Amino acid sequence: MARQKVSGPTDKELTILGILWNNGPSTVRQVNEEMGKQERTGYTTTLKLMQIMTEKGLVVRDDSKFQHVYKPAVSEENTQKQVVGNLLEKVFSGSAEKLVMRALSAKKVSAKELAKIRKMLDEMEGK
Amino acid sequence: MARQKVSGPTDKELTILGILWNNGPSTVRQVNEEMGKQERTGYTTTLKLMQIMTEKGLVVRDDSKFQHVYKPAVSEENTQKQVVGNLLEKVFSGSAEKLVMRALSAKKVSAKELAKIRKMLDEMEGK
DNA sequence: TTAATTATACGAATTTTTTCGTTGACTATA
DNA sequence: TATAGTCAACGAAAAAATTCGTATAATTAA
Repeated sequence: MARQKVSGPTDKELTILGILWNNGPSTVRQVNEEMGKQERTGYTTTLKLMQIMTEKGLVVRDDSKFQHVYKPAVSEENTQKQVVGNLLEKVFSGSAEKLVMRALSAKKVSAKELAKIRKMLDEMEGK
Repeated sequence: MARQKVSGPTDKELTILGILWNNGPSTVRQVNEEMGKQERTGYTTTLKLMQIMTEKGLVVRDDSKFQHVYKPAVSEENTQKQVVGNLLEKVFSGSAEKLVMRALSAKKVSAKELAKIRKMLDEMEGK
């Protein structure tokens, strides 16, 4: 017995989606190499993962050619929003402020980026 | 065969840690009830989860009384930073700006909170 | 004190996630 | 065309995450 239903992509699946969003449509090999930069993974492992993601409808596959090409089937925006939303409720008791604080402390952010964020805040308050 | 090593708390574990950070030291029942607000879970399931977390050192248990009381053994700050850091790299290709954007769009944020965030930005920029 | 209630301990079953080996098809090239 | 290299399909499995049933101990109520 285990989980019952919902919940989005798994950890690895999210990693793969991230790569596809970033690099555009890719073959298994390309994705596998990108993954390898963090933590080596066998080719067939990545392949299987992507086949399962296809079944789940997380990605779509163009198999008209010898080398199948995969691309995301879920939007970057919605998926990210969903993942962040979950984290927000689960770990930050709904406080976006706290989450933002951690995000900014988890990584050095350039002044340019800070400026963009500030502009975003302005727009939000812009009513 | 499966995962090889690292990675922090699992999803459910994170949920439990979140509850403990928020509500302070709690019994299994208290945690279980809190969890139930989202998705019903059997008492023994929650118990088992917390026992495992004790083994992993994620929480510590005071079993001097009949009702064992659990409290977090990992800091809220470090854990949150780690989780957010992971997400940042994996899903947002390291862009804190993007993550912040999603966080703000995932949830309505009060003007007061926005102000706090802005203040935080000011401090980050130094001066 | 006995019965009912509440808790924890254990063990095990289930699901899900992750990981690969093997096989056979396809491709480019010597 | 023979050969080596690349790739996807499959099936199996190990590992990890979840979920509970059952047994037993402690506590409380009658």
